[in-house]
Amino acid sequence: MNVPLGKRTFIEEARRAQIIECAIEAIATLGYTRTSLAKIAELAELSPGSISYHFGSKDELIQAVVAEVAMMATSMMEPAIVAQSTATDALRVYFETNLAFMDRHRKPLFALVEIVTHACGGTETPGPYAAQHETALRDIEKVLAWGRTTGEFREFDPRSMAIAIRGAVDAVPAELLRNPDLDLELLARELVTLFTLATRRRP
Amino acid sequence: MNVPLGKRTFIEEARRAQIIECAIEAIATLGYTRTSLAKIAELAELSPGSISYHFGSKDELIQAVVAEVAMMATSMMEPAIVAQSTATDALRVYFETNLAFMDRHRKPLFALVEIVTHACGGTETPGPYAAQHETALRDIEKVLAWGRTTGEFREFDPRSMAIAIRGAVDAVPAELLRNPDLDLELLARELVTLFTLATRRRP
Amino acid sequence: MNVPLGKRTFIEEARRAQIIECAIEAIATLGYTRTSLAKIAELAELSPGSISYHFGSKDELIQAVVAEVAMMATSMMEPAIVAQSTATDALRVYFETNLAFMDRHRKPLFALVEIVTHACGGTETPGPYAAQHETALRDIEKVLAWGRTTGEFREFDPRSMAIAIRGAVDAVPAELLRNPDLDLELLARELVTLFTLATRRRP
Amino acid sequence: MNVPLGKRTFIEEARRAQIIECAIEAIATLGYTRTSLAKIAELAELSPGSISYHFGSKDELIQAVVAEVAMMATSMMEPAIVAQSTATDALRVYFETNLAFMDRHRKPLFALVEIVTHACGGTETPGPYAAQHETALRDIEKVLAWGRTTGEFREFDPRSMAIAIRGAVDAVPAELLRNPDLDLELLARELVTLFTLATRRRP
DNA sequence: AATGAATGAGCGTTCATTCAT
DNA sequence: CATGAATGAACGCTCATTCAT
Repeated sequence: MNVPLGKRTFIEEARRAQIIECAIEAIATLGYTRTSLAKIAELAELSPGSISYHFGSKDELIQAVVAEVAMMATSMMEPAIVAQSTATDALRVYFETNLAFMDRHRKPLFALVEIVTHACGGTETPGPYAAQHETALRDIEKVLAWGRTTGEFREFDPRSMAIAIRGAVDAVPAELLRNPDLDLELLARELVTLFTLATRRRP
Repeated sequence: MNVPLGKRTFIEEARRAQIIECAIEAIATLGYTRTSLAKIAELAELSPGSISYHFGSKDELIQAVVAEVAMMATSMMEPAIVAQSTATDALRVYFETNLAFMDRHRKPLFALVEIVTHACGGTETPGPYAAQHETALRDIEKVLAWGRTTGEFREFDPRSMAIAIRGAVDAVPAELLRNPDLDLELLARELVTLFTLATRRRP
Repeated sequence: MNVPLGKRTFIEEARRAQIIECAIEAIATLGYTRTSLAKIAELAELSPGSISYHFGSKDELIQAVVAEVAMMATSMMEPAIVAQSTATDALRVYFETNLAFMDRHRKPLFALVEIVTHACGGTETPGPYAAQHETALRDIEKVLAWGRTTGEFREFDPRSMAIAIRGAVDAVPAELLRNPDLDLELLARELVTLFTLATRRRP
Repeated sequence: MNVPLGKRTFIEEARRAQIIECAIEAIATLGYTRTSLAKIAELAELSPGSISYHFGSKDELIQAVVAEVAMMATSMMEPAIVAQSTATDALRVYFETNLAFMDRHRKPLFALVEIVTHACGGTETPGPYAAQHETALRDIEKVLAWGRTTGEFREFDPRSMAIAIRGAVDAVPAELLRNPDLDLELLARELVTLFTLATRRRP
């Protein structure tokens, strides 16, 4: 229905980027529920119809926001993680880059959290972000498997450990929302110590 | 007139309980956003106005659902936790009872998660459950402090550890939703081991 | 549909009176719009169904309230007015008794005003109290006609004078509502003087 | 883009004017209580949501109706009244212009009366138009005070006289509703005579 | 490329009324 | 006599979406 990806003009891309930015601002500030397309349009000094014009539907806009934030996060984290030479270091950098991203991009973070918690719904519908979460767990499991093969890590159920790791990271935004002065560097150090002790081969 | 007052109250309470049950069913199945009073009424084979009759407002119904589920959880978990004689055991039982509750009461669990994540909104408004979450963290911190005084636990930042513990527990419902066959007993054992290693005084 | 007038039991009458009293209280305090049968029932410590049982419909209850207040007013005013021997005195006593009633029975007064202004509606439906108002005007016109025949009064259009007289009286409740400390005795004296000067044969 | 901004505003203003007109029609015909946004929309051959689109809320629409009618009335009455050189003339023109307005703009008049009587409620809440009514009384009192200083008027309580004058004017719409053929020119002349006699210094 | 007026389904809520008990 | 649970229609309002311009 929309202009195909390859044929977007420069101005078209600029508009999309602007709308996405305003959507992030609105969702992070007002919360997902109180954010309507009209409010985003108002923030972008655009008409409500323009949003539909550029994104076809609300769902597409939300998806674009998620993609944008995910790309921001990935580009900031992935290179640093894969550059590590031990699984222990990779795990350490995983926490460090995750929390560093959260510290530096709070609004995109809050917007993403709002979207992920609200766009999913109920038992019957898996939600569009179940797959993404599964991917995140698998990425962690890869690092854990690596640590097992190198002998850095003790024996444990990788899925359980991955859940705990991802859970710790996912718990941060909510805590950050309640306490904006949270010391994320301290928290990162503590989480690194915690999971290093939890994963390392018994001494 | 001879009918005792409690009998009428019983009928009223039964209806309330039925509506709460249907609300849990609806929210767990459809998600918070897609659950309207009309849908709950339909599920309960009642008219839409009846919900308002029994609960006054949607907020009151939601609050009643939360209270119901919270009571179920508390009554199942608290006695077992406080019965422990060491902090390490208390922490262990914390994980065991939490995950046991999740295993046995999945729909109430999903409903509660849906409500808690949706009733809060945005950066500027704290949401009604921020305080509850803070309480949960403080409860964990109490156990951690106890373990410190007894010398069971190593030195660590209690808030960071509490965030990780709570994060691990909070990660379970989402994982359970994606994978209903998740082995919660295994997960509980692994989390106990994980956090025992992470908290214990270095050997 | 209801029990015929003649066959009301004592208890039935007592209940009706109690409900009417509570309806007056509710309407005078909350205003017509905010008064529901449920609120009246609550005030009367009765169930909402009982109101319908005793009055058949809301309209009937309202009608009963109007009848009650009208009877209170009439019984207080009419004897004094008809006892006068000159039209000028009758007009004087008309003002005096009207305002005295308003002073002593403020809640019934406010309730009546609320009902009359709200139960009537629009151009197409004459409203149930148009006839009553017409009767009130005719009663005033009778006094005016009497004053003309006795030569007390100058020539004027009786309907216009009646409208002004009734208008002055009807303006009092609204003013009383805005200013509860209004000196109604002063007002009565001033209105008597005003309309005595306005009606008397030129000197 | 060449189209001047005023043109769009013109369309918008035209719709607002049309909706206001239909609201007046509906309220005057059906009465305030029986007039819903849906009925107004139906009259304007619009969807129910459009009213909210143009006016945000019912209250705003009602306020716009009041402002519209008040402006019609003020523009018709005020210039003529302030142009008079004696208080007696000002009082005369006050009646004449008021009743002339009522004669020529009956539906707006009825609508305004409906709104003013229904937007207020009960003993405890003053209602948004209590202040307007007080202003109206004060305006009359100014004219009365003027007549006192010039020696045109006798001694009287200005508030009482103002209540009677305003009461006479306010009584007209109700009478007009019951009797559409009422001769308002005659009524105006009679009221002028009446209050001239009632206010003038004793001869 | 953009507008913004218009839509219409759905929301939570109120309330006079009914009726089995 | 009285209850109070239940109803269902109507209310004001929100909002993603459409479309003529």
